[in-house]
Amino acid sequence: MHNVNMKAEQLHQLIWMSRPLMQAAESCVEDGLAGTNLTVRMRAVLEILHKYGEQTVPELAARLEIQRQYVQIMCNETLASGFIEQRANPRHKRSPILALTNQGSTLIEDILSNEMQIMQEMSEGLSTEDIATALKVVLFVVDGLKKRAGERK
Amino acid sequence: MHNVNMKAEQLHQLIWMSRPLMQAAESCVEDGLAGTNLTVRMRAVLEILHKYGEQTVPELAARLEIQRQYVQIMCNETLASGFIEQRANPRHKRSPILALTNQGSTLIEDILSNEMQIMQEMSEGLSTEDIATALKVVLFVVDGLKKRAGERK
DNA sequence: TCATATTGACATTATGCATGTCATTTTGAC
DNA sequence: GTCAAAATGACATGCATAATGTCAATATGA
Repeated sequence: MHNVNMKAEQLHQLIWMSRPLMQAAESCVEDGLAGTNLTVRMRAVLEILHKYGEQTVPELAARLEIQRQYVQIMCNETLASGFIEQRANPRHKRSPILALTNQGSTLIEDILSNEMQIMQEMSEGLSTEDIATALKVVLFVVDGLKKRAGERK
Repeated sequence: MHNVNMKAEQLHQLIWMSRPLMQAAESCVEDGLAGTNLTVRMRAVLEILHKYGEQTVPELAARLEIQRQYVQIMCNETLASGFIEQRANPRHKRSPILALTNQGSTLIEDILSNEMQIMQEMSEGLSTEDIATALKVVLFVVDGLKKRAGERK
C-alpha cells in the first residue's frame, strides 16, 4: 500500500527530471559548439547526415520527427554554412540529396567524439547495470505515456 | 575498453530520451486538463501553491526558475480564472499573496490525484528498485551535466 | 529620511516549432 | 504518353514559452 505510493512518487520525480535533464544536456551541447559557427539545429542536421548518411530534406524531417518546413529552414542555414552540400538526386530531381562536405564531416565527427568523451567521463561514476536499468525504465515510461496519450485520440 | 563505450553509448541514449519523455509527459498532463478551463501553465501555478502554500509572484518565479515577468502573466491568467485569489501581504503591501480558492484547491487536488493514479498504474510494470535506480542515475547525470556547464562560465 | 531594492505592468525580442498555401515538379496509374 | 495525385521548396502566419529591458510606484532598511 505505502509501497505503491512510494513507487508512484519516485516515478513522478523521475519523469519530471526530464525537463532539467534536457536543458542541461542541451546547454552542454551548446557549450561544445562554441567557436564552430554551428547552431544547435545545424548540429542536428550534421548529426543525422553523419549517422544515417546523405538524404533529402523530407527524409531528414521524418527522422527528426518535426515538420519538413522547419527542417527545410534548418537545412538551408546549414547549406549556407558550407558544412553540407546538395547533390543531384536521381530519384527526385526537385529534391536534392544533402550530404556532408569534407569540412562538415570532420567537424561533426569532432563534435560527436567530444560529446562521447563527456559521456565516458560521466559514466565512470555509474555501473553498467544501473545505466542499463535507467534506460530500460525510461523507455518503458515513454512508451506507457505515449500509449496513454494515444488512447484519448 | 569495449565496455566503456557501451556505457557511454547507453548513457547517451538515456540522456536523449529526455526530450521524448518530456513531450510525452506534457501531453499527458494536457490531456488531463481537458474540460477544466486550465492551461498547462495555470496548472503549474496551482501545483506550486498547493505544494508549497500561498506565496507571492516573485516567490513563485524563484520556485519555477523562470523570470518573474512571465510568472506574473501566468498568475494574472490564473487569477482571472478564479482558481486563485489575492490576499493582503503584511510583509509587502505592493505584492499580494496568491492563494488557492476553494474551487482551485479542489481542482488541483483532483488533477494531481488523477496524475498520481497514472503513475501508480505505470509503476506496476516496474520494480521498486529499478525505479529508484533510474531516479538515482538521472539525478547523477543532471548534476554532472550542470557542473560541466557551470565550469565554462 | 533617503538611497536602494522590489514589484507589477508593459513592450520587445528570440527560439522552436505547427500549420497553411502556392507554384512547380515529379510520380504513378492507366 | 497523359493526366490526376503526390511531393517538394518557398514563403507566410501563428503560437507557446520564455528572456530581456524599461518604467513608475512603492516598499525597505540603513
